[in-house]
Amino acid sequence: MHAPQTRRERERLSRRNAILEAAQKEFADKGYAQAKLEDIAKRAEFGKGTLYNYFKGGKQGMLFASFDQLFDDSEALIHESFSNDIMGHKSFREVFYDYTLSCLTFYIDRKELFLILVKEAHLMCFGDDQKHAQYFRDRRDRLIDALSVPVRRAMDAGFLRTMDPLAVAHMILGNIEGIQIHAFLEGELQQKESESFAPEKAAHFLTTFLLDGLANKNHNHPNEVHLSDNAPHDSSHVQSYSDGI
Amino acid sequence: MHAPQTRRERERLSRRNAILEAAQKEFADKGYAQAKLEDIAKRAEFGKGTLYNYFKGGKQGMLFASFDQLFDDSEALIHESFSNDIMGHKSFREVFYDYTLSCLTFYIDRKELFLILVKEAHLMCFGDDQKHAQYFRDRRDRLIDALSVPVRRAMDAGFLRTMDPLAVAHMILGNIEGIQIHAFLEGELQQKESESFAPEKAAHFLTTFLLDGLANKNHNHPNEVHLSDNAPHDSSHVQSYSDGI
DNA sequence: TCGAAAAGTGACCAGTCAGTCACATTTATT
DNA sequence: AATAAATGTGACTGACTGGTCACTTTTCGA
Repeated sequence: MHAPQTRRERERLSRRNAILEAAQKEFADKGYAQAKLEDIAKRAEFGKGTLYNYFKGGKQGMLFASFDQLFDDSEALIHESFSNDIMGHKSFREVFYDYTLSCLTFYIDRKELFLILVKEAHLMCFGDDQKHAQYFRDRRDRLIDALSVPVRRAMDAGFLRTMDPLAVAHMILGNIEGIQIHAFLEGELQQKESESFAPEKAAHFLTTFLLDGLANKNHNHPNEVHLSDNAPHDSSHVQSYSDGI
Repeated sequence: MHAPQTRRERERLSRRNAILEAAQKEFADKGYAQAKLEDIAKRAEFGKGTLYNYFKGGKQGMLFASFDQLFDDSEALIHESFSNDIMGHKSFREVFYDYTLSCLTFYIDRKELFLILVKEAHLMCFGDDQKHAQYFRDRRDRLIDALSVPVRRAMDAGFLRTMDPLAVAHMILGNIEGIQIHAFLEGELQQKESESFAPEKAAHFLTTFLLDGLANKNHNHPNEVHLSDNAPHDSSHVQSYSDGI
């Protein structure tokens, strides 16, 4: 049984969170290497030495606390989105769309955490420190394992093609992240608030793209005509995710 | 008319290239921020101050020379892969597969350049220096513009769904890069030379995934059954790209 | 051969910054 | 109220590194 928190414990946790938030903003703004403890401390309204009271690992401790947070929440989102209850009441296409939308919204709400991950993950995965690389591998594997469960169920039910579920989960996650990165980049460079990113449209585009593919149905045959032939045109139109940008 | 190079010019160029190669290895190994001019100079077998003879921009000049190289070659690869001649003689699916395979092979051959891009691009795109961010945006746009031409042609011919060609080009490039990153990560972490990455399998997987999507053909209907229904199973099997890993 | 130009060198320097810790302040306990 | 424990501080320090430049070496042209 977990003992109730004392006021002191709650205050300590609150101060730790304030420092962590300040760190996340600085990491997201500047990148980890360029972010300075002086700035983080100032932003959190503490002295620089105090940061070590709350994060034994110092700067790096703050970074990995941030990654933990993002990965934990991403895993929870997968479990919630593909719960047995939901999967039993909605089509996989619907559940997939909802998950994609939730995921994009999740990233938008946690833009800073997401940007930290985007900026630092590859640096570390391909870096010299094997402990860090392994950390990302492990956390990534957990996400992919979680997503591969509903993917496998959809394959067993005949909805999805029979492919390696892990590979499919990997492609799904990668595409969601990719489109979110693109959206943030567009937002950064154009700075048009009136044309903000529409996660619904993006989720719709992704669902169609990932489930149905790019090829037109009339052309999914082994004996395909060349582009120079006068093939019949299918004018099926998919609304573009970039319409709202 | 370009004057023939003198021996001195050729030697100067050769030395510049040696320095650039050494820089690329260090950037790929360590990341740009952690790579040191001292190490680059030693690797190229020059004194540190000599580097500025060949790269006025110093460390950063080497980095951007590397990016230019990678982007130039990537653009050339798109133009070659989707030339009018090739497009007139092969199906789009075949051309697409060939391009995907060429691209993967290209990245494997230029692993260091690719890793530099992977490590640094997002840091810079989301960084404070607008000039750098703009550089990547411009180069990325050029790649996407180049690829959107054949994509648009395939749409006009009815092979691909009608979507925003730029968005589609973006997804194609993103997925190729994503799968290559994954392959390098797997290779880094497992270090099994006997199970090296098979670009052919990956290209095949990507072609199927991107053109045909994940959904089984029997399920591409508006009135989809739920997963709990006893839907007929289509046992179509797609060989996984991860089989060779 | 000599002087000028080109090329090369690495010690030096200024600037940077994460982590440390002696000291100070605040809070809790007796 | 006095003492102990908890919390906070920022000057200091050691390590680091890109860029500079006085000096050296090599190459080239007359």
